[in-house]
Amino acid sequence: MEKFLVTSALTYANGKLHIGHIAGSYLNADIFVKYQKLVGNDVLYIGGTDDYGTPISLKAEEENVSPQKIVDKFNKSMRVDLEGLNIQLDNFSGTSHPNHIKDSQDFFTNLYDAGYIIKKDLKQFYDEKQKRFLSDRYVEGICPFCKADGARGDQCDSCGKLLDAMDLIEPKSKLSGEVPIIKDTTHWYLELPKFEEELHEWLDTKTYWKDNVKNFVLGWLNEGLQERGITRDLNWGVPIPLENTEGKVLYVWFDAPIGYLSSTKEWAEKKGEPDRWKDYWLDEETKMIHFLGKDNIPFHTIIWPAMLSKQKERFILPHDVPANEYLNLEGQKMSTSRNWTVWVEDYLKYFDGEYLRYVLAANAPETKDSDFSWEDFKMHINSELNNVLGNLANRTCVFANKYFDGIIKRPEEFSELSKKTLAEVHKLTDKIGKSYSNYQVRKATKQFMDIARIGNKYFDESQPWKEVKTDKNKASETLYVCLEILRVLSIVSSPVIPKSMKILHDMIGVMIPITWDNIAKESEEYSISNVDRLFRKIEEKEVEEQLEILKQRQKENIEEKSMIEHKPQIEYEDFMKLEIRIVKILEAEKVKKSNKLLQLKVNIGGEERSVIAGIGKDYKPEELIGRKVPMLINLKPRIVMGVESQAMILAAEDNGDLSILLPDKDVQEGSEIS
RNA sequence: GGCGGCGUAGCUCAGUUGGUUAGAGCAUCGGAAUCAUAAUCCGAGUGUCCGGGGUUCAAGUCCCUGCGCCGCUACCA
Repeated sequence: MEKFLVTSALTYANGKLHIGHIAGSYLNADIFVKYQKLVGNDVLYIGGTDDYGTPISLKAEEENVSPQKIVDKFNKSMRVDLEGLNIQLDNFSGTSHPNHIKDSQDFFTNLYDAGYIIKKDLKQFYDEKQKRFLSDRYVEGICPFCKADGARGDQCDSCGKLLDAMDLIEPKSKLSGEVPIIKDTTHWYLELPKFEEELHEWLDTKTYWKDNVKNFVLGWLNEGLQERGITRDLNWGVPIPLENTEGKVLYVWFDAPIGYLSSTKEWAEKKGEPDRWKDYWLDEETKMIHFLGKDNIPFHTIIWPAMLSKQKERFILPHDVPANEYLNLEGQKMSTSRNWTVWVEDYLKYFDGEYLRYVLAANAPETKDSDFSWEDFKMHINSELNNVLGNLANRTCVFANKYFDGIIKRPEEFSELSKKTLAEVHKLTDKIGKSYSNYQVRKATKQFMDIARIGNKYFDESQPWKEVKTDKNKASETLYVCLEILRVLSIVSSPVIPKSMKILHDMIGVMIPITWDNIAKESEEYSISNVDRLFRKIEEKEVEEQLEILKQRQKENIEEKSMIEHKPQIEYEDFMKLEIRIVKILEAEKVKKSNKLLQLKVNIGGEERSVIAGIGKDYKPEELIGRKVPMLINLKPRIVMGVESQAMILAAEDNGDLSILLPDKDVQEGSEIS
């Protein structure tokens, strides 16, 4: 018997679950777990929410509630959603649960004692109004080298020099606009470079990892690892277990994976066997498998193993990290901020969770990004689940009821066709098992559907509706074979569509329990009852309805966005300070080493200027030449990528797309805008 | 610009370590069948496998190069 510890990436507790989460790390894990349980292996499936960090703390402030309240709300909503999709974790915890703190602190302490964490004193800007330390990119000021305004704390855009935020002249906080004060602070860093060799050796043993994962990790390693800060000045997080470190917490990515361990411990405690977690985490026979999306790869393949390897207890290291790619929606990248996704909660108001399981399994982003569309959803449900699988079950059962009172016994002998058909089916079941254990959900789904296709073909070729009139035994044999196929299907498909396959199993009245080994055990008798359709069809108007909902949400989003935070009112004199004139674009070419910047030469009524414009994604140089556009021309010149820009083009932004403004009539270059 | 990925039938995609006439599902067309959820089964296809070059007895697959698209990153309106 094999032993598995399976995890789905902890989900950040500042929102609800959407189909991206499901396709990325929950469904594939759940299918794997259900398969392993069928086989009879020892599997523990662990997950939860990632509860700490700035975004949650900010959200809590906005809503004027405690961060814990936010976290609890989303944790609960996720549990409900997971249940609706029949995704069954053995424990779904959250990193704000009490025992997580101790575990995380122990990790820190052990790494600290072993000499892998160093302390660095540094000076950092502090925004007194926001009561927050400002990371470098949240400070701007005047560049100490080129004296340009608007330099960020980490780098000056004008001269391109890397800066120390402390050298900025007239620094300002980007959060409040106030002048920040300088405060001493201390942070702790994980010395990843010390792990490079070990990690390399360890990764060399992972020959069986997916290519996309391995490439990603090797890319990281080859570039050389950097020390990484693992602490923050924040009050919502795991406090650092050192003296006099009030206000310092662990950075979320450090404590998040430890959530797998603390969640396991919580599971053991709930079971009343508090030491059971050791059976998994400390037994090197356990295969720990992390299901996650590709953005999470480095943490689980580099930092997490590094952390695990230096603990007092001899923890197992990840055995495999089958990362999925991304799921797009209707051809566009999913985005929660743009509300371009399907929330599980919403989905469940309209459709059965089984359908989503099936469609996402058939179309899982295993090797590359894949696309979810409602039209495709309908196709998979109607022409596969209904027409192929559902109809096979229905035609078989209805026929058996009609002519045999629902009782079909195993025949003494089988025809050549029957033998061949059953053999073919069993050959496929082996392949399906392989697919499941290799996390190839997509393939497995296709393969079990092929079994149903074999069934339909066999039914047609045997023509039991004719046999029943000439040779009733023959017809009974045909039905028996079809029922065998259905029984096999009810097992091999159950990791993907567990609920329907349980119904099918009950419907054909088999006494043999559902286990993978029992696939080979032919039933002596079938006794059919409660025949009902397994799946319903999706109508075109339902597709349209869903598309309409998406469109509607987009619209709301745009409206929401148009609730712009207005800038303070200004005087007419303020406006008069701006010199905006129509200029004619004489030349345009791409700026080297940039794919977004264009260098323009423009004519302002006789005078020529050179301008850098960041519109290269939306406009080709040639289509700009000759155009007359408005530009702000008394803006202080700036050097961008080594070229001086002596004016600024005016463009409207719509969701990242830029549109330059054009005068309604042809006007003389140099005309002033007022 | 740097790193990574992708480009196969009308659509969505499979194509294992290079090895016969390049596949599946959907859609389309023709036929069979009538047990069944207008479901099923059989048949017909169509492809410069993005272009160009190279390695090889043999390239969709490996190498170089060009084009196009996507992601991260930098530059930013």
